[in-house]
Amino acid sequence: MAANSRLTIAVHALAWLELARRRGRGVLTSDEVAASVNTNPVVIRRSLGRLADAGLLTVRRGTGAGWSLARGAEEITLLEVYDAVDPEPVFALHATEPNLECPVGFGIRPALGHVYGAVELGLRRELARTTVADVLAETLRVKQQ
Amino acid sequence: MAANSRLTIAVHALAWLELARRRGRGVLTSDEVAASVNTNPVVIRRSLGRLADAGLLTVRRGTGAGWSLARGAEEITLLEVYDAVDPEPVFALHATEPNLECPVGFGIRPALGHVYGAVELGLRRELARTTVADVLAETLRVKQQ
DNA sequence: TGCCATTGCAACAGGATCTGTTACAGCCAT
DNA sequence: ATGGCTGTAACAGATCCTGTTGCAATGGCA
Repeated sequence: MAANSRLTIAVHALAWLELARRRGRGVLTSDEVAASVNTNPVVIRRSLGRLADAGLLTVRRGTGAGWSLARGAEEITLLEVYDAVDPEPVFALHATEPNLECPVGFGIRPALGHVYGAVELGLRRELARTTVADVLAETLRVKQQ
Repeated sequence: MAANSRLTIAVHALAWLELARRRGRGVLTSDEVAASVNTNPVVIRRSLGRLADAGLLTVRRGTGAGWSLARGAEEITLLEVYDAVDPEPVFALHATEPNLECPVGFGIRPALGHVYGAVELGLRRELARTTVADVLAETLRVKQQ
């Protein structure tokens, strides 16, 4: 399966919001974020809406509205972003229930669930080690090269 | 996106082949494997064909043909199975190229690629720690409860 | 040599998901 | 009240996953 790009879009938007904040613009509209990500504003609203639900962003409606970071970028880990936008498991179990008459069919799902749980835990631990500020720093470092 | 179940199908088939081998049947047909996984034999051939390409299985054609393990189950890690059947990245970058005029749009892809690479590395390390024999042992342990 | 069980593979269908888009309702600073 | 903006439903095109059918190719065996 081709993976989705939701985490990428969300982190991109957060990094852009942080850079704009440092430049004195604490609030950006969906159109402004979409211009950097190069996609439709509705895609941005879909993504940032989940981040706002999770408390990572605050959103203001009406004239002069837009999105702003609810916390410092160095306090937002990619794990929080992941949980906010992409609560899908990495590996799926069987599409249809296996044959429970077979000892393997009977016991394999909890056994694999165990392994997949450990994998997912490692993935979460890795995502928790990086913040939006880290990503922005690395992003700007690339720019200078 | 919903993840695919290719790794699950492949590990299930390998565990079943190992159990059959211990019971004195070193070769199973696609139909026999499909009966345990509860799917179509063609799905099994698609999956096991990749495992044979990777050298994990040997396949015999013609009358009395079928699949057999090319190595002991304790020598086959889930990482090898993963590499054989599911060479997809976990996270995708942008579907369309971001705006390169924006400093974030310009530098974010290598920055995120860095993070995603580390995540993928952790995932591989975790998968390498478990063998098909481990999964079978856990599977049979569940059976006894 | 001919038969037959079995794999290899192409092709297709149904369902799901992802991304992008349009349209419109709801909100709110001025 | 107006205008600018978000929230969200609905839809389309593309892609992928799973399951299925059909048929060619292989090779053991009589």
